Amino acid sequence: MEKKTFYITTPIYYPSDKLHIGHAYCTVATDAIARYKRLRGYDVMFLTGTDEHGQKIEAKAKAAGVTPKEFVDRIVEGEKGIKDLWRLMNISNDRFIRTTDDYHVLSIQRIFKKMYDKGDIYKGKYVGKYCKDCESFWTESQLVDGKCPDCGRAVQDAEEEAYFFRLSKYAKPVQELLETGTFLEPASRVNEMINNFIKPGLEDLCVSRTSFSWGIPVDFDPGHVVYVWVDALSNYITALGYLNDRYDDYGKYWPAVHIVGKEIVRFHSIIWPAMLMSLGEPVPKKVYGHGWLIIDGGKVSKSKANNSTNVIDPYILAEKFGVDALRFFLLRTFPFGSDGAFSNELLISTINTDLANDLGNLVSRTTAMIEKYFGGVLPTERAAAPLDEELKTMIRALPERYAVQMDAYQLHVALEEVFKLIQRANKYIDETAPWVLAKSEENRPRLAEVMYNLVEALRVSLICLTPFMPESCDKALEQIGAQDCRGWDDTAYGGLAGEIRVHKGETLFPRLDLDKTLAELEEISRRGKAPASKPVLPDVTIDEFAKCDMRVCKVLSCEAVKKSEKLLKFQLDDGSGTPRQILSGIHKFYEPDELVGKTVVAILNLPPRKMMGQDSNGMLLSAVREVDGKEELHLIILDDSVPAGAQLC
RNA sequence: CGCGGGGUAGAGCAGCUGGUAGCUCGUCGGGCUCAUAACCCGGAGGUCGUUGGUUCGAAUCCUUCCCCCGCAACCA
Repeated sequence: MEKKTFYITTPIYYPSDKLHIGHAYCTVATDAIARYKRLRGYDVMFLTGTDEHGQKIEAKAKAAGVTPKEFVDRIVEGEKGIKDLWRLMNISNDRFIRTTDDYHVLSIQRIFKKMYDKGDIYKGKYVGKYCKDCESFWTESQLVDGKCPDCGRAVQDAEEEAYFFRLSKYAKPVQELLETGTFLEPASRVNEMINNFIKPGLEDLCVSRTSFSWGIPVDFDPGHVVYVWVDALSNYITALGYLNDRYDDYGKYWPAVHIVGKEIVRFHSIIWPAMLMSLGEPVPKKVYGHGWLIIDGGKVSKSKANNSTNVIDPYILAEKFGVDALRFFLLRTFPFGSDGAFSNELLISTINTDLANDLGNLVSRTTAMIEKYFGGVLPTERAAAPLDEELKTMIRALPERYAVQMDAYQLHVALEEVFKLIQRANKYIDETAPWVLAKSEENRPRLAEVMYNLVEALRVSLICLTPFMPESCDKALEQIGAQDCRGWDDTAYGGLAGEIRVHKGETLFPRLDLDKTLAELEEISRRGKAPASKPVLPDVTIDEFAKCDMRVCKVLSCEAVKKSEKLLKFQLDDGSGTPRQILSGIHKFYEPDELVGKTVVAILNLPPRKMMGQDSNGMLLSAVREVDGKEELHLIILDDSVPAGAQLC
């Protein structure tokens, strides 16, 4: 009989930087689901990959002095790159697609053409406002006070050729799709999509660009490259061989379950189904938008900033705690659909409580007792007692309870179910007091039964945990003599039969000392953090530099702009006698009061620009750097003896 | 009045189709000794953000206000 198929994907990640723990979270979750489905007997296709085109990568490559392809190759394939990370994290993806792969490029061109031929992609005019200095088009609504939102200069009416996708045509079927229950989960995201995007009206989507070249060329119209929507979203079908010869299992696996972060739910639940409708293909089976890991809750205590900073590099975490412990922590601690507060303390305490104290210790005490009382081989003569029933009932119930949650993508609840049994088994040891039974020979059958029940509780639990911690569960199952009894069909109580050989092996999950471990993490991250200075930008001439009119200013007044979390409004004495108003987005770093009277530096001859409806005439200069992924900013403050108006050169 | 989520023991969270407030960690006390100073039992600790209402009865439904977090805008 044909196995049932299951197709699951992660987003394709944008390799403009190293990946962080959030990417690992999404991928690990998807991996656990994929492994679970395999355990259940499905023929699984698990896809992940990278989205490698676009302006940002083009620019980053240029800044680094390499070609875009060289740039992404290094991040994707290079040492400690994305593929390395997934290998380290034990990700079981069946395929890895890069949008620069030739078969994908070919498919995209065909998809684009197909939608064009159907009339769903049409060449239109991007009628808008053009800013010559920024070489950018803007829509009327993007303009700020009628001026270019980037540079504040005047814009002119202009039109540019571009291709558009008739997204508006599919507004209704997409809305119906969203409203029919389970397509988009968790359900709370449905309202968000409909209220924010469908109801205001879907506009046709611009799907080509001429302003940069790092993309897939529109083959029938040189100069245009396919923009991200078509290029990236289609990866889910091109990777199965849709309109290409590289693979041939589109019919077998499509449609997919897409696991995505909540920030890209919109693309996957609106634009992507519309594109598929246009192509005449089935829409995805499901889009699941998981939450984010929140680091430090945005509220870092200043006094402790230096020693409470969390290490979030997945490489460091995996090496320090072990891949399985990290995988487990991510999926056990945070409700999959909503945000969770990540911290190293929480990571360590989860490992200690669940893995070391409960699971690891249960394996340890069980195997130790069987070795001690029976020389490692469990006798087949056993005597059950009423006391066993509660535990046995829980063992029998676990697979079903676990499966219900796994099938609903409630990974953290599924794990909770498993740990209820593990905790019950620990209690069972107390209730039966094997060390008392061991004192008299006549109790041997009873003792053997107790041990058998423990082994079975462990075995069934470990099978359920295998998708989360593949390697550790293998080891543990081997220790309890169940290496050949670990399939889904073996999860019934009593599955382990015949002679049972047990041995106490290495400690699976060592207990961690909280303070010591945190200190070590700090040390590792500090050492690993070579001062990553940015490359020096290309030369400018002294004449070009001289165009920048930078002068010393005194802060006359400073206040927060209401309704803005970042903006401060300054009145400055620039030496001219007329106060100059400048807005600056530094409220995160300074309170208004502490800046009044200070001597600062500003560039004066930037074009005026509106921010939050207020004029800003220039920019305050600051020293900026990145620390642990967070921006640190120091306003340049001079000695107060420097007079206002002094010019920098 | 832009959209959405949330405010429940020291911390992190569940409960929210109304009926004595629960879980994990921490803390205090006890038990056990097979085990990774682990395990088991018990105690202390909350007027469930605020106001008013519906009800025999509300954390749970409606209402007022306050606060937090996302998105959006902005951070030249």
